[in-house]
Amino acid sequence: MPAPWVLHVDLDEFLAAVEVLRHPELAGRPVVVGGRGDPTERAVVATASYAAREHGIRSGMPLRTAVKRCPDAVFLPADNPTYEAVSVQVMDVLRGLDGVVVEVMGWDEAFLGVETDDAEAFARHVQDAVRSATGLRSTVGVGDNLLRAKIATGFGKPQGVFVLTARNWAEVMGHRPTRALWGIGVRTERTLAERGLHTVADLAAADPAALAADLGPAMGPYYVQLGRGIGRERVDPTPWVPRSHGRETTFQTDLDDWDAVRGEVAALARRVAGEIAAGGISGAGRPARRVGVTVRFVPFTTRTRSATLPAPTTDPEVLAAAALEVLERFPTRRAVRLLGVRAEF
DNA sequence: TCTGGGGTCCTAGGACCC
DNA sequence: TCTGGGGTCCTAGGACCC
Repeated sequence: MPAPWVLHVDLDEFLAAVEVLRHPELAGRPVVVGGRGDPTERAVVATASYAAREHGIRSGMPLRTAVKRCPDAVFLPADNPTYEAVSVQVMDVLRGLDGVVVEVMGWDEAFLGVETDDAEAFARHVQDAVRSATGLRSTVGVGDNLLRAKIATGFGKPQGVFVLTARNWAEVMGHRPTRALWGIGVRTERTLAERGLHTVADLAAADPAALAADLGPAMGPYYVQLGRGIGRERVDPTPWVPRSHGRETTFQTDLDDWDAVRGEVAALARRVAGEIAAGGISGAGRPARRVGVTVRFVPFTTRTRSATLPAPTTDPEVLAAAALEVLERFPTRRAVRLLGVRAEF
């Protein structure tokens, strides 16, 4: 009987690869996608091509830093509608594979559930199918659950296949820092280190009850499970139901006029209302039950306020008025670099 | 390195109710 | 009356991920 496997398919340098597909002359060059493609603006790198990464350019890095590291790089604006369309194509290819269940994780990645006698061969088959249909290269992580498949992908980059299961978990992961786990970031790595837990093996051997007391009733025991490589085994193809939808803007120059701040918040709220009313990709036509406002003050302090609406709504004027009321609850009127409005369903 | 934009989930304290 | 215990909602913030 064929065994159940989880595959994690991750497109290599996705945004940069899409740009190279339509600008073939850029192949092999340092390509940086992000913001409006102007490296003098306040914006960050969304994706850097592998050639750009050789210059030390990384996702999340300010474009201004990236251009210093590689002045010859090609800077392109993020064209989200195009990436979204290509992503849909890729996911359709995956769903068209025989006998697979697909759980989409983002534009450029998905989990596949499949029963097969040869998971590595199947992974190669997936890569070939995506490549021939779209021209995009991918890496596939193979595991006995979603966590291990996801982490395996990192070892297969680029264009490779890597298998991570209960069999080789301790050998591959045990000596690595806890940060190597999917779900542990810099902060949690530090918190765990303060308790003497430095490696994945340390975490695997920790007492879940002790961590629950320190890190919370859900998160503490969950981290121990992460250390042991234990996670969900069933790929769930149920379409995602969004919990919230919002928009935020960083201003190229700080906003110190609070009449202008109010105007921007109202405009963001009307935009969000329009998007959730239209349904489409993110809002599904459901009314907002809560509204949240984010203010990033100069230099970078970020605060949020939110309120439950008297009644759920998609009305732009109602949402704008509610967002403005929330805005009034911020205690200071200092200069602002970012504003955001989010609707919760 | 002067730090985007779109999200999700967890936690903790207080309010409020029975 | 000096003081319980559970349940749920609201809210702000933290952490993480793509």
